[in-house]
Order: sequence, then C-alpha cells, then structure tokens
Amino acid sequence: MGGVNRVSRTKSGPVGANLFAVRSHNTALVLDLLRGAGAAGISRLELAERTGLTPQAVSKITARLREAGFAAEAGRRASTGGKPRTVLRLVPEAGHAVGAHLDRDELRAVLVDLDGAVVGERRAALDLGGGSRAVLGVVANEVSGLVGEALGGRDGSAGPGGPSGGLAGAGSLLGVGVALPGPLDHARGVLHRVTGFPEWDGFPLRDALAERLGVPVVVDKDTNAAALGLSVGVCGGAGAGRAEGGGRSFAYLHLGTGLGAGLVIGGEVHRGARTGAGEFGHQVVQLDGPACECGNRGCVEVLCLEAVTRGEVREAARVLGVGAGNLVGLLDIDLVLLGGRTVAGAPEVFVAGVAEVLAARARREGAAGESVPVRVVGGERVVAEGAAQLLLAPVFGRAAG
Amino acid sequence: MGGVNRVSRTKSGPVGANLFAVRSHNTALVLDLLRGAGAAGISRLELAERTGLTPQAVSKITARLREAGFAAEAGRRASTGGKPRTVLRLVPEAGHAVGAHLDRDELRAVLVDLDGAVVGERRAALDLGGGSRAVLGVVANEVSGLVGEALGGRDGSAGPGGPSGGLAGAGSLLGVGVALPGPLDHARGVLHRVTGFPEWDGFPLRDALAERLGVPVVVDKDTNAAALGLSVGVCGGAGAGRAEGGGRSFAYLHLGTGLGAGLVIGGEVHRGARTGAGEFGHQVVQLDGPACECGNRGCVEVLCLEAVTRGEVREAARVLGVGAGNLVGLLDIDLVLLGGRTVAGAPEVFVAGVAEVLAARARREGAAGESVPVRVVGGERVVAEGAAQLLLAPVFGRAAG
DNA sequence: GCACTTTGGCAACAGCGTTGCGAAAGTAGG
DNA sequence: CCTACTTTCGCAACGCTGTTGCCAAAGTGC
Repeated sequence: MGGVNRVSRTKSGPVGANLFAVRSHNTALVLDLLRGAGAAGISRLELAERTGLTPQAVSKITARLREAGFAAEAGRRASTGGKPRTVLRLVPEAGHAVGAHLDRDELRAVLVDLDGAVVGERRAALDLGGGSRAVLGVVANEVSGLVGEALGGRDGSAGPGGPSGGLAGAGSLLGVGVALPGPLDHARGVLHRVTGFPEWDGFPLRDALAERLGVPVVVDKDTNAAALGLSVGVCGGAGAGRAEGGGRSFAYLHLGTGLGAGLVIGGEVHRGARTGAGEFGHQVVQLDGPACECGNRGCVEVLCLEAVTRGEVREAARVLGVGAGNLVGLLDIDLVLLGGRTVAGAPEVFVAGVAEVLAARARREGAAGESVPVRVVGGERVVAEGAAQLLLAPVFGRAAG
Repeated sequence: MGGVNRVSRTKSGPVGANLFAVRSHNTALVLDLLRGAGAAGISRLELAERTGLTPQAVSKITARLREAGFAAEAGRRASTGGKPRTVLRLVPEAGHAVGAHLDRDELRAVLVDLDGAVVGERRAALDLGGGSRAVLGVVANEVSGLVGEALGGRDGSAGPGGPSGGLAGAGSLLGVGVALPGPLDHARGVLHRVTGFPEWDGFPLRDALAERLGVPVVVDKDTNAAALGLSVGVCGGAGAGRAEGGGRSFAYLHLGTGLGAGLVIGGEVHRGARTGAGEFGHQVVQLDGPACECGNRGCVEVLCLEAVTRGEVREAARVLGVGAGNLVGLLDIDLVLLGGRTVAGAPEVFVAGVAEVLAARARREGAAGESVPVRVVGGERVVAEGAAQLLLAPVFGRAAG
C-alpha cells in the first residue's frame, strides 16, 4: 500500500516492535477509549491521561482518526476557567461486522457497527447435519442478504447454494465472525468433529467462507464468542479492563443443552493452545458419580442437568456453584456471568444458588474475602453479537482474531 | 539519568507505547533469546529471524548490549558459503538476583546469575511464628551474607536483628525475590494472614525488606515463584514460549503438607486479581465428601492427603489426576508438572496415576486428542530459584514483578 | 586467483512521540 | 467593554527508533 513497513506476522513467535506497531497500538488504545466513552464522548486531555501519552500525541492520533472518519468532534465540555475541552466520539457507522451464530438447528446473524450496536438481524433454519455445501450456502446467503440490505452492498439473492456475490463492495464491512458449538481450531479456522456431526471433522470453515464471501472470516467456539462480546461491556467500558493486576477477568457459564464456559483473563479471551479451554461442564465434582455422555463420571454437566430434569433447580444451581467455586479459586476471577436457556428458565434461582456457594467460599477465606459477584446475562443474541466482536476486537487492540 | 523519557507507570491502566517502550521491548526480546540459546549462543541473523526485526536493528541492539556488558561475542558458526555468522552469548555474571524461600521452619536463599544458575546458597532455621522483627532479621542477615561472600558487597556480619548493611554496593544485584506459602498481595508486597500465623496479616514485607536491604524486593506465593522458575526452562528456552496460540501454558502442582498450584498461561504467571489464583487444593471433586480444614467438603487436598495417610498412594494419584484433568480441560494447557515432598516420596506412582487420568481424557476427546504430558520436577530449591526469577523476569521481558 | 555468497556496519532516511511556543476560547474582575 | 488569567490544542523543531541502501569483510567453490 503506502509503503508502510509492517512486521511480518506469519507464525510469529515473540515479535519485535517497530514504529508501525507503536502507531497501531496507540491508535487502538485511543479507539478503545473512544468506544468506552460511548455517546458521552471523551476529550483529548482525558485520552492523554488515560493512555499516558502526551496531549500532543493524542491530538495527532485523533487527527488521523478524524481524517479517516473513525472519530468526530461532538460538542464541548463546560469550561473550568479556560478553553473548554472538545469532546470526541467514535463514529459507529465507520465500520461494521457480521456475527453469525450457527446452532444445531438455527442460524442467527447480526450486523453490528463499531459500537457493537445491532443494525440488522436475520434468522434462518439450519440443519448442521445437512452437509457442508448446504450449510455454507445458507450462511453465505443470509450474510450477503443482511449486509446488502443494511449497507447497500450487492445483495445475496442468488439463491441458496448458488454463487452468491462477494461483499467486497460494502466498504465498511470488516468481516464475518462465526461461532459454533463444537470443538474447533480458532487459529486455523478448521472444525473438529462438531458434537453429533462427525462429518464436519477437518472442514476448513474459515477459508471456505472467506473465499465465498470475499471478506475476512474468523471462527470461534460459541462460548468464547459470547465471552468476548461480554468483555466489551465488562472489561471494555473504557479499556480500563486491562489495568493493573492482570486486568479484569471473568467467566461466562453457559447452561443450555450442555454446559460450557468462556474465560476472559486480563481482558483477553483465553482459548488455550487448541481452542479447547472452557470445558467447564466435564469438570468432575463427584468422584465415581453418575456416568456422563462424555464417558467420564460425575461431571458438573450431568449432575446439573439431571437435577434440572428432576425439577430440583436449587440443587442444579448448587452444583453449578460448586463448579464455579472451583473455577474462581483456581483463577481468582472477578465476576461470574450465567447464561443459556436453562438459566433463563429460572435466573434468580441460579444466581442465588451460585452466589451462595461463592459467598460461603469468601467467608471461609475470611477478612478481605469479598464474594465474587454473580450475574445473569440475557438475550438470544449474546453469541451472535460476540461473534461480530471477533472482527471488531482487533480494531480496538484486543488480541487478533 | 540520561534525559530518557519514560512513560509514567504509576497505577497505569492501558498504557501508550513510546520509543522508550519500543527499545525496552526489543532489548528484552533479544536478551530473552540470548538466554534461551545458553552457552551455544545465537547469531545476529537468527535473532533477526526470531524477533522479526531487521538484521540492522539487531546489530544496533546487540551493540548496546555488548557495550553495557550484557552480551559478548563467542566464536563463529561454520560458513554456509559466505561470511560465517558471529555467535553472541549472554554474559551471565552481568546480573544477579537473590531468591529467598520462607517456609514454616526454614529459610533457603540462593544467589543466581542472569542464566539462572545458582552461584551461592544459604540455609537457616526460621520460625515464622517468631515475630516479624526476628524473621526480618534472619532474612536480611542471610541475604546480606550470601551476597557479600559471592559478590563482594558489604557483608552482613552485623549480627541477627542488628542493622545489617545495605547491599547497594553489589552493583550487579538486581534485587531480592521472596516466596512464602501464605496468601498475599503480590502487587503491593503485603502479606495476608499466612496460614497458621495470623500475626503476619497486613505486614508490608516487601517495603520493610527493601528498606532494610536497600535493593528492590518482590514478594510472591511459593507456588507462583516455582511456576515462574519452571517457566524459564519450559517456555523460556528461546522465548518461543510466547509464540502462537497464546503461548506455552502449564500448571505446577505442589503436593507437600498442602496442595497448591502455580499457573503459567501464555508464558506468564497467572496470579489473578488478588494473587489468589492457583488454589487448586480446595477444588471440590466430591460433593459432600469428607470435611476439609478449609471448611468445605470433598476438596482434592483432603481426599489426596487422606489417601496418602492411609498408604493408598495410587488412589491419591488418581484423585490428583482428576483435579489435574479438570484444570487441563478448563484451561487447555500443554503440560502438568508435579512437585513437593509428598510427590517426591513416590514420583513414578504419581506421574503414572495422573497421566492415566489425563490419557483417559484424551481418549474420550478422540482424534486429535494427544494426552497432556506429566512430569515430576525435583529439587528442594525450586521455589528459591523461582523467587530469584521474580527479579530476572522483567529483564527478559516477562511481566514486571 | 577469481567469482560468488553471506555477514554485518555506516550513513541517510522516514516515522513515532516529545518539547517549546503561540493562537484560540473561555472565565473572572474591574 | 476591556484586561488578565487559565486552559485547550495545533504547528514546528527535535530526538530517538527501526529501516533502507550501500559497501567492506570474510568466508566457499571452481
């Protein structure tokens, strides 16, 4: 492009920093703070204080951002005795991303802007067992249609399975994030045997979809996507999440037809070496307990779901709490979020049950032991919105998708 | 000093990068690779490949390091058709650090060089319950003596409890790392109620010792220190630990009079917001199981240690394995290390028992599921050596102590 | 001895945040 | 209304970073 030297990032190990890296880092930092400030905006001087950069550096960075259309001036603060501060805000419509949640029987796709606000949504029936060709067709079609009607790109009316047009026309589209239940390789974008659908094993979903749509695609586990999306609200705010002490960390526990977790440690989603982290449900909490379909015995998942089936929701919440307690102790996180259809069925019971176990933990720890807060996150779109964040996160300096 | 502008790091949140930060980062990266190369050394071009920097940049950086005495030329490689590569190596004696392991009844202090090699050691009886004054005296005395006899600083013969001299004279001494069993605040260097010794609650150990010795002091939990020390060998090697996929991650499980863990995630020690991470022993694996002294029921620690007491070491290993399996599933780590006196009593049994549980896990996962390796780490000095790394780690670009 | 390859330093360069300074835009007081 | 003061924020010069172009040094292979 403009002769800018970028660090080669192919299979990079520890990577050296150059000036391009410095600019990227600081720009992302400022964008993150702008996002955190939301409609209220933030002044240059505040940006300087929060980043540790000099006001002049912030002025330069924001000037670039304004020229590129990512930021704009938005009024002034009250004066405190001198020239009033000019408020800057993010221009949300400067960038968009699609988040697609592929569940066993349904596809849900959302189009979000830089702020993460949903500006378009589509739902479609999906049969994950119906073969990669058909599934790919449905996904490509819905995404193209969604983008077309909202951003004016070429629409995707070529029909299911047909060669739907590329999306390169929609200039502000950063790409498409896809979230699925099964185990997969986030780094390579390849699926492993999706639970119950062995024919997907080894399918290069990311590359296949990227080629078809002509925009970048990122693939991740559903719980990771949800956790990423939630981290924008929890840690994000003002990027303050990445502060001292390793930053804000939390766990998102998803209890639906199964039980899984997404972990955010120090403001970043922790996926582990093989995108396998977050296997919370098959944590053993009862040695030689009842058999789980995973082949083990006494997993949290089977204990929890059996209790739900028996109608003993309180017991299910207690078991979930024990698992959450183990996790809190192991990672010393700040927050536990609960979600999923089963939780949605009796949110207060689950929050109370988990919180009680964690409170007991805190009491045992004594003195400084404040109990870790527990909250429910609602909405059927948590995963889809998080999937879109897979593309937005790198813009704001979070680990690359 | 030289008019170099540093970023103010007081209570920094997300911090902007400036040129000083770039230089620090790249210098640390090169030092880390030099350390990883060990006596074999590494050439400038290899450094350039590994860091992604240009050869010229590496030449500049290594020139600075050579001038400062941290690196030196060490022979040449065989030519591959042109000018042979010049091999560079770390100069280990350019820097030293003290690691002190405070256990319930013993103090063990080691002096290590930049390579982490032990160049001096001292042991002394210690009564953690004997009051802060006495303990501080013993520690200061032993550390002063150790440094004095090895580095020629002022010796610490002022006697126990007496005003031992500062260590500022020993130029290459980076500081003192202290590791203890109890819960504490790593960031502030303040102890919480050390298990069994409530009188330590709130004691500012770091500042008290730093003032007394006149060198920087860093405090951490014993398991964290051990994990940090082990990470130098495991991840470290060539800094390659911090490579793709979040980097090399492992858990160190310490089974002695208690059961705790140190976690390394992506090459960095994970301490959690309150230095509370790694509470592995009080993970519940048997709902409503036998009471643990922590006040909970069915903790791994109580199950494991009771089995050992009964002489059922295999069962203890299995229980430990279940806990390890939970951890592996949750974090998707690459390696499990076992240590501590109890493990040392029957290392093969514990490795086999834990490995068996993890292998079963891998089989259930199917296809790509390679079992996570399990190894024993020996030596009574693991914690003390790791404590010294609390000071060395920042030099090599690991998170600040 | 000659051609070639590879290493690595010197000098000029572009780009980053920083500093010094001044214009702009308010408040406070006469 | 005018003056004095405070605060914001941009322009220009600056120092420092890694990068590029070029060339000497030091080997191998014929």
